Amino acid sequence: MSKLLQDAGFRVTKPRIRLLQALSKAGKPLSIKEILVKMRTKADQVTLYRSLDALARAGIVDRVDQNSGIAQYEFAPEKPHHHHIICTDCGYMDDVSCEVQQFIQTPPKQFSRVTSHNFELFGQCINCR
Amino acid sequence: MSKLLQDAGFRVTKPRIRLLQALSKAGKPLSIKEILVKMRTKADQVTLYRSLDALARAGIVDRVDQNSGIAQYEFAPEKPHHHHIICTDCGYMDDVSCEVQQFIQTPPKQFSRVTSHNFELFGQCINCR
DNA sequence: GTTCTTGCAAAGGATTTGCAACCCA
DNA sequence: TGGGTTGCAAATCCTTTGCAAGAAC
Repeated sequence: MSKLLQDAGFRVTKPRIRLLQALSKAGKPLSIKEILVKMRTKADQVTLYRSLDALARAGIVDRVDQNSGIAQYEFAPEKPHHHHIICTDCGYMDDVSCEVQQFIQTPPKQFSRVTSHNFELFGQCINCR
Repeated sequence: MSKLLQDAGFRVTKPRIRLLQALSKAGKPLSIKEILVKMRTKADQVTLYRSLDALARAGIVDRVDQNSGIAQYEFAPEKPHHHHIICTDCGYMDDVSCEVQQFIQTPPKQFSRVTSHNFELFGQCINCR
């Protein structure tokens, strides 16, 4: 974790180490509230917001938005780019590979390039059907 | 507009008529604030929130979320299901056909069915490059 | 010693809830 | 008339900003 921060030009601080550890251990996207709970030591929410914002810019965490109005963050280094499918009943979440590139060979007219994308699936898991 | 509301079991009220007219005329997703401006008569924001929620459930409007923390709504009846590409510089928006179904032949393991999805592209339009 | 970070307080902005008045069917 | 709707006020929730104290390098 320290090297990750140093290489990105960040200072190595306890809140950030614990933040990354919590995210890494979770292995799935977490909200700020969830991260706070998972971090052993209490940290200020504001610090989390600022750290996550910086880490997201640096590509160390991925920001995931599930149209819930609550941002979630996922530890990026351990997994290749991917998306998620979420059970609308129980919230169970699975990873889904990204096949978006396959059908965006050329940018839509009026656009010179596609820089990023959202893609999330929603459904019912086998336990909730 | 009236028939649309009636068929869905809603009462025909002025705020809802104006809301739908504004959305229809716009032809693209609008935020609550934008809708308020486009409606001739001033309406209460709360009424909009409630109406849009009901209309979205009924499928008369589509809710679009662009990870901005601000919900947008689009008049559904005039366009088939589609997605959007948004210029990250100027906000210009284009429609994109939905080809998601093509690569979700079978639901991911652990899931019995896929009920909905998000898909938004971000990029740079030809005027902003 | 600088400069980046943190934490606390407070502000900001979107959305929701409560409730009485209103009006469509 | 009765129940869905509206509008106003206030509350809630997530996120951002300001600023002084604290900690890395």
